[in-house]
Amino acid sequence: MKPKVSAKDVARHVGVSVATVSNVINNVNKKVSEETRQRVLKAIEELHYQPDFTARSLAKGKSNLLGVLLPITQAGDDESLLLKDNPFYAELLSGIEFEAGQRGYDVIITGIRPEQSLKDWVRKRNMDGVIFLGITPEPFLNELKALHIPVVLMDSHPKQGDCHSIGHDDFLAGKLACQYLMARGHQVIGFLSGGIQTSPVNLKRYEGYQEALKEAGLTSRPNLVLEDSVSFEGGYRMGLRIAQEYEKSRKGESVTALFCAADIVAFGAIKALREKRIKVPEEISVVGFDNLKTCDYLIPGLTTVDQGIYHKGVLAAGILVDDIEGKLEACRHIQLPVRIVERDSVCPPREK
Amino acid sequence: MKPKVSAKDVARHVGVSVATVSNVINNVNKKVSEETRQRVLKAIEELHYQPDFTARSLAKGKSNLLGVLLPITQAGDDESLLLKDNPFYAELLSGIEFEAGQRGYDVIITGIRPEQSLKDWVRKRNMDGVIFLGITPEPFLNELKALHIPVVLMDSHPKQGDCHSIGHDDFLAGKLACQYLMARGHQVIGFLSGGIQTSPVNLKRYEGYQEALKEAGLTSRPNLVLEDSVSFEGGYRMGLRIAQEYEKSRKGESVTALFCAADIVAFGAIKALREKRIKVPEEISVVGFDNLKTCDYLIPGLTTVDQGIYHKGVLAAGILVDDIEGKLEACRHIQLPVRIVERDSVCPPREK
DNA sequence: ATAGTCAAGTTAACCGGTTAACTTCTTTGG
DNA sequence: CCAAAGAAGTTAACCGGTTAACTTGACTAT
Repeated sequence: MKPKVSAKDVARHVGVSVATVSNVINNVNKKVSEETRQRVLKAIEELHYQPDFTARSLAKGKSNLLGVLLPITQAGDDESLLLKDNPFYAELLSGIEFEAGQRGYDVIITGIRPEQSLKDWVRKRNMDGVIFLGITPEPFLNELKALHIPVVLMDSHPKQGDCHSIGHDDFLAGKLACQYLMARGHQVIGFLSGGIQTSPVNLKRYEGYQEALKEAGLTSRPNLVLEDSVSFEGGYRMGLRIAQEYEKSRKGESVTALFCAADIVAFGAIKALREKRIKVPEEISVVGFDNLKTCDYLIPGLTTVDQGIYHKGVLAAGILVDDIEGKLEACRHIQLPVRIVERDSVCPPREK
Repeated sequence: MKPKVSAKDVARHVGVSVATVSNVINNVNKKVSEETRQRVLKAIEELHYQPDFTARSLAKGKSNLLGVLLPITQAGDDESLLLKDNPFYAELLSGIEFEAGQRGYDVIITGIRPEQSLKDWVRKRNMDGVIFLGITPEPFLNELKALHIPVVLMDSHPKQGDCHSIGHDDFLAGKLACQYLMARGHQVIGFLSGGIQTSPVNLKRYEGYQEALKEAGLTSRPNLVLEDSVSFEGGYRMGLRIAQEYEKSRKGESVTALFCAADIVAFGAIKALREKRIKVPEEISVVGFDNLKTCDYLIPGLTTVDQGIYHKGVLAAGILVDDIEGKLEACRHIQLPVRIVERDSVCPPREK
């Protein structure tokens, strides 16, 4: 077992006190002469000294640790990360990890599990800040606020007073997607999402969709506005219901397009439609939301609303670190731009 | 700012020393009377005391931190986690996180970046153990071995002397997949993978594939054995090459099936084939490897070799923690069973 | 009655850094 | 020429726990 080299060893080697070594490391300029600095740096190099973050963390009250809180799915007793089901979180997490690394922070992850106290989780390791992915249940959020550490909310409650938030103008995005479909001749458009009332993000997209229809003098049909879980399975179930509606509707009245508030929902819906022998996009066009890498895999490729997920993760970590390091005065509420990415899941409607 | 309650506060509140509080927390039975124990526990409850892991970590030399080392992709200067491109890693990570959490450990992630010293990364936080995902470059591995902490290798060099490893019998798995295709009448079968020589896992699958052919009295065709990156794009490129081969071959001689050593490669390949108007599975059947959730999304659903990714992650974390806690005498080398999951990407060959 | 055990704590050193306060020596200003 | 200021370090307390060694009193065995 190689003995770990500590600041004490470096100090002894150079013939100075540990305080001086510490000062060199932390760039306290006014405390150490250039010559001594060089000698210490040389010794650090030679001995392969690496400061211990645990000790530093204890002394400074700063851990250089970013907590990433991931939503979970319950499958029986096991509560596993949604990360495994929705590539969305993987892309986001990758962006966060990248930026955190660049700025000298490490990323520690956990699922948001009902039985677990997030406050305790964060506190026991003195985390410097946390990022919430996905919908953040109020109780968890409040628990964290009591800690008074920087928090970034992603696609959650926009404009939580004392947290940063990153998202998009979901109203506009929903409107955009709907208008995109209408511009191609669609008039009967369904809306598929997770809970509309439980997720502000979905609500906004829904309202945007409604607004677009209204401006075009159209109205949405209640039985084409569906809610289920934000998952492949949820999308599949909603797709089956849309297929039923499609089958029983008369010519010229049937649904010809779907706007899904998440790509993964669109994947499931498309699967269901195809199984019911409804052609996508010839019979029903589909627009998703997220622009996951996976959109390319499908046939047809999924036309969707891009939200630059990876970049969003980078941004989130950046803001969090900025705040931690005191570079931010006020809370930031960022609305990222979105854009439609055209693939092959949309075409003009044809007569039934 | 709420003042953090420490063991000292608890001690004062109960009227004992901090040592006693510590003994209660750590269940040092022989040191504290049942009555005192109860009083301390009560105080802990009342004051909402939460031991500080940073301090504990420093004192014990044990951090309860598991490092997960993720492979990266280089795109220009940015080296982002492969996690964002291949759902495989997300499933694995989810499994790891779950089991780690159950056993009282936290998970900290990083990419394996050439310029970064993994040894330093692990050492500076006193991590208790690490899990390597994907191919592990030797230099990185050796660097870590010098630390003498438990290491689990996933799908990497099988049987690295002093590390645990988890994988499958890839030879058998490759053979199985190939036999599955042959049992359905295929005789000309391609093999698509990442580097065969650079990845022992791919090599084994390749050898299994060869063996199966040989046993059936068939031989593989060199121009149907392709290598590229393990990615959607790599699969796409290989798919295009297969399409070319298909077009120029004569009836009865053309490739009728592909065995892809990773699902994500299969996704890309199918996309390419479809774009070239080659029907899957009618003209070319495809078998993948991994059984990602995403296999369900595609149309046709991908028939593949299941390796229970999530469970593999759970197992990895379990072994790592077992070792950390001294419950393991020797290195474990686990070969998980695999099985074919049938979906819709395979059918008997038809005359061209 | 007396040494030896044991239960139940306490004390204090320690983990590896950070940092406020102090020292010592040199320089500068009036 | 002497006080004040500044440069370059050092000392020691501290962060919040853990743990080996020690204490104290009660109980047991001889």
